[in-house]
Amino acid sequence: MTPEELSRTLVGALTSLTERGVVALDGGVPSSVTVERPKNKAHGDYATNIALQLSKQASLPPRVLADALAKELQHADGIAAADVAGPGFLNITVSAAAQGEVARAIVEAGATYGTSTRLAGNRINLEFVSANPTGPIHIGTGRWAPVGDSLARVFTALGADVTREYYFNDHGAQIDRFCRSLLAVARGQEPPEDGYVGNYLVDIADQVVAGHPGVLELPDDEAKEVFRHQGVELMFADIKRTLHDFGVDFDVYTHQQTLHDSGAVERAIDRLREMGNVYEADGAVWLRTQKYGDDKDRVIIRSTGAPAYIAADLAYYLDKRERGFDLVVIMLGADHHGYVGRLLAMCQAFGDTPHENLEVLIGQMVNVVRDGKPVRMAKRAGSVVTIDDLIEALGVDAARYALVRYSTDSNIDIDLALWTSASNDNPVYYVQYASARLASILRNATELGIAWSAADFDPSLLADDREGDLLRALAEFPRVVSAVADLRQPHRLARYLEATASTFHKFYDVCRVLPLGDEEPTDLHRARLLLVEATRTVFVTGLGLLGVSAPERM
RNA sequence: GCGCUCGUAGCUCAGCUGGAUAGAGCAGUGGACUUCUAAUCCACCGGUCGCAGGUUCGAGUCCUGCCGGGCGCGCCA
Repeated sequence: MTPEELSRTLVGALTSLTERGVVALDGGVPSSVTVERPKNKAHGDYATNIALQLSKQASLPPRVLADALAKELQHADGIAAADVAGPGFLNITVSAAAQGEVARAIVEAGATYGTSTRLAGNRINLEFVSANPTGPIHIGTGRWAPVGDSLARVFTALGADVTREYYFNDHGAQIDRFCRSLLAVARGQEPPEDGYVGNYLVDIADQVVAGHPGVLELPDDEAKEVFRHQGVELMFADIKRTLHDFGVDFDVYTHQQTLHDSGAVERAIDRLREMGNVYEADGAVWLRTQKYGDDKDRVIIRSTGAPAYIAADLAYYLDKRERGFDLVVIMLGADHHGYVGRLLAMCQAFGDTPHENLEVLIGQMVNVVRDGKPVRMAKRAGSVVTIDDLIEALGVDAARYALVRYSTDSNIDIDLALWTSASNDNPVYYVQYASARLASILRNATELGIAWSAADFDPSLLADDREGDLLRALAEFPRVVSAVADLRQPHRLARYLEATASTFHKFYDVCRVLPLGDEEPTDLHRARLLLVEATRTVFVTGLGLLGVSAPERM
């Protein structure tokens, strides 16, 4: 019995009560009933507060309504007990046989367990990372790489049509500084005051010079152009390589420059003008964003005639919508949260609906700490803590996990000493260890020549508390995947896997799966093997959605 | 000054969008390996959920005001 099935059972019970006239509901019978897992074991396997919620509609005290439901449930399949408690909670105990069916369902579903089609037909564009090609990706920007990628995996698992997109900012003053810095490094000169610093510049500069002998003899302007084209390209290739090593690959890279070159910017402004949301003042062109909740209106074309940064964003958003995306999601760092208001206002200025067509997610900052002292992270400070550093120190799995395990609402401190030296404390190992243990049991069972199958599985044999706990944990998986998608919070999946790993380790401690010594395999051994297979399935799928491997051995 | 955001155990963090006696890991103390991976398990210790009001059957969760940390507030990108 899954929570969904239990919800349907409860709806059935309510329907039956209303049809027989025992209960009259003003608003009709709800289409689903929320079922939760009580924190306290004394409150049953599952609990619902539906009687408290429907009390007014039914014009009955909560406990009376709950009592009627409890009586109704006594005849329902798979229900071992239903008790009214407290102000009107209904605590439900599921029979072992019904609970055990979860294992069979999971094994039969295999890799599709936890997936669904509830987002089928949705076209979603996820833009994340989008670091400027002026240096390696640092950890703060990189936070969204595993998080955004996990979100993409989860949306895809729920049937959505997902595009991962990277916005390549190759058009502004920062690029200009980057080029001048490269040129200076190539010539062995001091970098410009406002330039970038770091060894990576030397590598890039060397490569540009190697590819273009004589470039250093060119006049400044021409040399700078060579460095612009080649340097940016090399830097960008390096960023792509880093992300690829990190298990994050994008479907579309959009270059800001092309939005300007193709006339997309003018078209977007024209469209906004038609909507009556553009005006001119002080020699500049403005967008009416204040009308849509922004602090003030924004300049889109400066009085010099040069487009402001937001101009490209207008074109970019329109471009995404014209490419057919229903939902455009942009993931930014907290240092850009001031930008959210104008983006949502822009969305509305186009006649779209904020939060429905455009969503802006803000990830709080990542601080890197070494020996209790903060490590400077700004690219131009020369002391860069990059995603490459993190991967080198922790490996891809742990590095991804370290960034995806925390809510993006919180700023996090990553203590390098801790994460590098005491990596055994990393929760990812706890989860992966469970996964490896599961694989090991299945491997040993096969070596022992034990056969088990979903077809001859007796679910009622899984009657131990630890087995019930594990089954209920596994039954939660689809709800967790759904919640990750709805709330855009992959960290929930990581936490779920940690809790489920704990539940499994406890089961393993108490419930022997394989026969001991010369013992003949029994139906209980085979039933537990099916449970182990079901558990392994959840870990493989769950870790896969996080982009973390589920090792067979450790 | 204005805006966004966070504040939960000594430390790092969860808390399923309002449910029952607030949970994990680490740290600390004490236990469990001749048998499926001890990277594990068990027990104990640890809390005025920043503070004060409000909303209601019920608030860590929602509202208001303070306090404290982070980040923003350009015809920069």
